[in-house]
Amino acid sequence: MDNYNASLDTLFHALADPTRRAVVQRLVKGPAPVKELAAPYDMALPSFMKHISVLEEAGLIASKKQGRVRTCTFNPDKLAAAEKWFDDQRTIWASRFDNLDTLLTTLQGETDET
Amino acid sequence: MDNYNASLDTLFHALADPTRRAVVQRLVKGPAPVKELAAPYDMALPSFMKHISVLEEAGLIASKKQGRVRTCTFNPDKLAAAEKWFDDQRTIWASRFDNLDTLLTTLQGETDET
DNA sequence: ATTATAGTTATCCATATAGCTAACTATAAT
DNA sequence: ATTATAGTTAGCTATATGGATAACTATAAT
Repeated sequence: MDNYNASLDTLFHALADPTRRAVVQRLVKGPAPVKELAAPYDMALPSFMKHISVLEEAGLIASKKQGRVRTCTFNPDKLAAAEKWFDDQRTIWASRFDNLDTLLTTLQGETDET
Repeated sequence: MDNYNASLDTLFHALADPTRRAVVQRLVKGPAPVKELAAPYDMALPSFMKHISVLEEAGLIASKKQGRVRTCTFNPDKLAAAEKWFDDQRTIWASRFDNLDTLLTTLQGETDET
């Protein structure tokens, strides 16, 4: 449970950056070496590598070095964990009206709007 | 497009904190005043209010002050935006094998594993 | 044997984040 | 009229983050 929450922390944090989301978006199409992943960005390699590390620590990608090139691959498992969180919220949100009191309160609130 | 990305930045950033996720989780069940939302947390009110602001700026919740109490409500639209991003990635991931070259490359990679 | 390539390590910097306290405002409640 | 409640505003602090450069290692390539 704690681990579940902690991993959502690092997972969402990893996704809260446009470079990192773009890297995921690229890797979803297939593996690629760091050099190729870095190419589109106007950023020093060590800076870029930090993004790779963040993604890897979040479990969104894996990487493996062969010779002098490190190849990165997408890992779908963690994305599923994030999606589950959204599903859970949507489910609860959708079940709001199961309770009549809630319904009345909500309608009250909504008719109060301008 | 840029706005779309920027809003994903703030959206995921907002969700990358356990307190904020818990607040969303609470509001999904129905509206609540700040005081009530803050109660479970061992945190000064101004600190807690920052979380509320982050959530509101991300568009995940809305709030309205009546008298001296500010009531917060969940806003489902943004969660949908985040889910769309996940759906998009999953779709591309699932279509990996449409291309035979990709398939062969991938199988090659997979048999290389220990 | 040299040189170029692909990362890595170490250090540094500016800004953002998450928390705090103290003092304040405005609205109930007594 | 007082007092308590619910937020708000205004600083302050420690740590994390996203970026940079410089110097290094290890592996191709020539």
